[in-house]
Amino acid sequence: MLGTQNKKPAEQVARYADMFSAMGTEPRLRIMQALLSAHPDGLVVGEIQEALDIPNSTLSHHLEKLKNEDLVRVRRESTFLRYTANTEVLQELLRFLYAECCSRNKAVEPKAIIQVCR
Amino acid sequence: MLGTQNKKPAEQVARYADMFSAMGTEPRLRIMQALLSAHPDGLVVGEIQEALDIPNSTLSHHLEKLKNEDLVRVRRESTFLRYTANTEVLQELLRFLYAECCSRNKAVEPKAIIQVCR
DNA sequence: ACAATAAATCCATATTTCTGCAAACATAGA
DNA sequence: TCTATGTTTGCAGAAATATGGATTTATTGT
Repeated sequence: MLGTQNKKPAEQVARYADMFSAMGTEPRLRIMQALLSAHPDGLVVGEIQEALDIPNSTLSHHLEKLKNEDLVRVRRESTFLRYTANTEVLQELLRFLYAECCSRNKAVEPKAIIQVCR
Repeated sequence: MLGTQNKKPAEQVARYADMFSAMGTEPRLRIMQALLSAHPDGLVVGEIQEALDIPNSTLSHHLEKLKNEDLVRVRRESTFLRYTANTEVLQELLRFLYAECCSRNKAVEPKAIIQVCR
């Protein structure tokens, strides 16, 4: 428990909104997909660029945004920067959405989401 | 099967990105929360406005955006317009996120999301 | 037909976001 | 130290988004 969930619900909602916003763009959502596919190793910027085929500065801006929302982590590997998906935060976000849709209300059936419940 | 999942995966990702974007704002995420809390009845615009306390034109714009992304449904009720959360689409979105995080990769543990798996 | 209420549209403005070129910075190897 | 490579930063223009006051449209009751 360090930095997780020690905020007012009001601020929390704003934070989740920011996360959705960060994933609310095709290039960035694709970046997240790529990082998750390569999890837990993650990918070096060059590899992401190759996968998405966008100019490096544009990619860098997108990565910055994802980093700002804490959706990805970075570490340097000599000349390279290796990005990984921040699964803790993704888990938090998924949990929020699941709670809003399935727990708090009966709006969506849990089994419609999880096929493999065993 | 009518209008659901009959698109290329490339376009699908763009669509999910647009949905995330639509929920990527505090006022709109709150609107969705309110509608889900009132599900399946939904809420009349005036009720939403009362809950969020924002001018009607601003609210109307937000509702339009959510409607454009098919996240909400509207029906007229005499003088009122009643908005409801579109649970089919929310389910689709939740499924997508779950699949990316939990199914396709082992990135996030399913049990971390669903506490009540029985 | 008229008044009253609900909600959307029109319009204008301020702000943010997206994109990418050019330049800077970081690291490693010769 | 010079060079090469990987990545970010600075900047700047274009486009999209957010906001809200004023007006319009829609519906109902009288």
